[in-house]
Amino acid sequence: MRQKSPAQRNGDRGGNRRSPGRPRSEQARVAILRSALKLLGDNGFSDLTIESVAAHANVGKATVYRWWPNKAALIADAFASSTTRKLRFPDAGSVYTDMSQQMRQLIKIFRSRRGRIVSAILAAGQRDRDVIAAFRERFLKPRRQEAYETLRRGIARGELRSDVDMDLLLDSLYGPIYMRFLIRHDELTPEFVDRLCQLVLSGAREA
Amino acid sequence: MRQKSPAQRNGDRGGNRRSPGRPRSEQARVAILRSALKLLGDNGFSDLTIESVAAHANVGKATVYRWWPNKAALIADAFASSTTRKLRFPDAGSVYTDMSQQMRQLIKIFRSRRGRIVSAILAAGQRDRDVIAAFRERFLKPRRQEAYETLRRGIARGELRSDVDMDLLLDSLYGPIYMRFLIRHDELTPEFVDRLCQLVLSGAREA
Amino acid sequence: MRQKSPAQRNGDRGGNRRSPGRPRSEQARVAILRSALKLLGDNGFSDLTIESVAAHANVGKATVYRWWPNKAALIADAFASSTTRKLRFPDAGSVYTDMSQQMRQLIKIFRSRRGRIVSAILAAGQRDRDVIAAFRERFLKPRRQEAYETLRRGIARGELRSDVDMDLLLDSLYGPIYMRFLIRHDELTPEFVDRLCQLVLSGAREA
Amino acid sequence: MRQKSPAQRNGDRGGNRRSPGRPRSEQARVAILRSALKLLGDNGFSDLTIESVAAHANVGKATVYRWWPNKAALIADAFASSTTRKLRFPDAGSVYTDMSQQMRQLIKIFRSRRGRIVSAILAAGQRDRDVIAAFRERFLKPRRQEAYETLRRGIARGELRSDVDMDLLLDSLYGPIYMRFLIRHDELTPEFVDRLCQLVLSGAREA
DNA sequence: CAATAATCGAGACGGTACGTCACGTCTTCTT
DNA sequence: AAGAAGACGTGACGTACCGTCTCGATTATTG
Repeated sequence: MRQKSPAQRNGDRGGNRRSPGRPRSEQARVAILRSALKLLGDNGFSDLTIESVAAHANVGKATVYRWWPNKAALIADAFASSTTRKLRFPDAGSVYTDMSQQMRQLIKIFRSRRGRIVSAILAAGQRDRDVIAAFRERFLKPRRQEAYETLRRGIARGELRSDVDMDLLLDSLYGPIYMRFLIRHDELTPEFVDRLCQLVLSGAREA
Repeated sequence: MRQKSPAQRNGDRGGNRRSPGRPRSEQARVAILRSALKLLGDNGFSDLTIESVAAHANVGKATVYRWWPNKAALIADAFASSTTRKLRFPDAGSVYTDMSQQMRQLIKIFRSRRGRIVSAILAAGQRDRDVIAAFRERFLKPRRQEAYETLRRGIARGELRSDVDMDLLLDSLYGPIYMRFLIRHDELTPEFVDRLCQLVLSGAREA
Repeated sequence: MRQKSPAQRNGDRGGNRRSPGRPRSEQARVAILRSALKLLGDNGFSDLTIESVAAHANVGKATVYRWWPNKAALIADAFASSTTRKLRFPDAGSVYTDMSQQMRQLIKIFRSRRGRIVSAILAAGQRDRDVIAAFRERFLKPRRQEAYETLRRGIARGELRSDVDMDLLLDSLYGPIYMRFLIRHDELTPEFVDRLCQLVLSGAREA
Repeated sequence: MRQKSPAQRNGDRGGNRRSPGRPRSEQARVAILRSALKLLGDNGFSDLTIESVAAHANVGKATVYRWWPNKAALIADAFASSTTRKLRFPDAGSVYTDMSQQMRQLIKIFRSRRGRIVSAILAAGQRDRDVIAAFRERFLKPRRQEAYETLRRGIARGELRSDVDMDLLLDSLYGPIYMRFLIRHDELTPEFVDRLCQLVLSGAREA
């Protein structure tokens, strides 16, 4: 978790006793996260100042600092709280269709305005390990759990070798997408996704 | 070129006549680039301020600004000027050995102190297209040219399909490395490289 | 009074009927005033924040604000509640001995830790007329009443002119002390007090 | 001196060699001091924020902090740089007329808008010894030097005892003025000044 | 004895000014 | 002309208090 939890702050005496004092304003919390995302999408990382977030959210600067130790933590939390629902894996009968379908949705997001947010997160993550960790835990892992299921179905159907290294396979599928997304040396098209799936999955087929 | 050339600055009167006045100090130029690289490697992007570079290089701030329009340009130039050796592709008789050999050298660099510089470049590149372009032109493309050769030899030897999409293949090989390098969700080991090569190359073999 | 009285707050329904609700905590009141004085004496005016007073007194900030409208009022009240003993005027037979005796006690206080409080009050009073008024009413005037008596005895004894301007005389005696106390251009010694008394009182003698 | 001198900052290599770098902007210096005085006179000490001074002077906040360590030093310097010329001592033939003349000018200043500045200085001086020291050195002492002359003329003329303690005498004359100015328990009128002079000087007359 | 009411401690809230830092520009003298 | 030095206006940083507010808990009077 990026935010300092009330439990952390109060020592967490075990019982469910509410800590004394005015409770945290949920309204402020949401407004801050929304503003952070909006400004990140609008103007990129460099225009995202804590001051602008606070102003945009009609919130005191101190309220931001009370709950997030730095800009990176705020961004990570904002991103995590907005994790997209559109990245579900279908179950259409073959590993190829299931994976390529989801990967097409992913590049759609990467190429949209949300993509700016993702690249800002990954950039910030190179300086701050907490940010990249938040990205992994909140974004990457949940989807990977679903991907495992898709692959397992493929193994059961005999489409993939039963001893396939699932993490290696998934990195081989998604790595090229992330690479093109970040280095921008080539296009991220649906056709690229299809041929990528063919290439990698054919290498993981039953002998 | 990232640096403003003297010709640009002086209007380039055509002849090879040196412009009048004190010539640019090569010593200062080198000191600045070195300092930029050092600070990048030491403390990452956030500690690389123009002020610190100038101080570390015993140079006036204005001298930095005279030759590089912004921090991104400086970083890109500094990185470009530090062309990495050791990333040659061998010619050992098979695509698999040639590629895995080179990829092992790459992850060695990524895991060293130089890796900090690379990740800082890629992070800075998300905000500044000139930086990422410099990375592509100075680092990625030269190596890819050599990689094409390696792959062509493999095609000639019948190890790879003759109609293989070389860019797709290379992204499939390097993408997973970049992904693990930047997201750090799994290790970058020689074994990983080997299995990655096996998986991807087996998908590109002659039918 | 500096404090908002309960009567004010409750509309004062006439009878001596106690208003309902939890009565004001005398313990909190005292703790707040004590803390204010302590912090004033320790570190002067600038370290006296309402926040620090509340923390030091183990009291909610709102409890301070409930009873004192601002910092100046609190300081004034705290000072007033600390009625200084030891400043009695003796009756030893001559104006000179009576006055110099008391003035020696005064400079003793000015040179002690209590002096910091007095100078903080006088400093605060330059910004807030209520503070300086409190100083006058609670500290200056009561003593001046006693001083009048001392002077009247002197007149009766023929030591002073019968038409002497007592306020002028007292200001001439105490003014130099306050001046040296605040501007610190010279020492506040018992000898200074003695010579001051001699000088001023000799000017007020019967012709 | 309140300002950090260039000599201090550069180590003062002895020669009159100008230190390198852009020289300090005299225009900024003057604008800052003027603004400080203006704001002090307008709204008193509490409305004098460094931020408002900088804004009013069209100057960066950092420029203020570069040359003055804190608000008190700034005020002291501003006050010192504006020391009034109107407090000359006349030479009219008697100590009484010379002194009362000058003291009348003093209370005129104390009762004017400049008085706010003086009381703000004295208040600030209670917290910061540098401020009160600046007041002494820049304001009090120069006038006292002139006052000594006036008194010496009086001694020469036989109006004052030849062994009179001049500092004691001057404190007895000015102390009551400062006291009434700061505590405001009584009026500062020309008549008060006259009677004060009569009282004190008569105590210092030749026996 | 319950209901009502005001106070208490705690602590979060929207603000404002703090003093620092780096930005990119400028003005000086020196090379 | 370029260099080092360093001051300039600008603006965000993260902190400290301001004075206000909402909590649950406590302690009185009133019905």
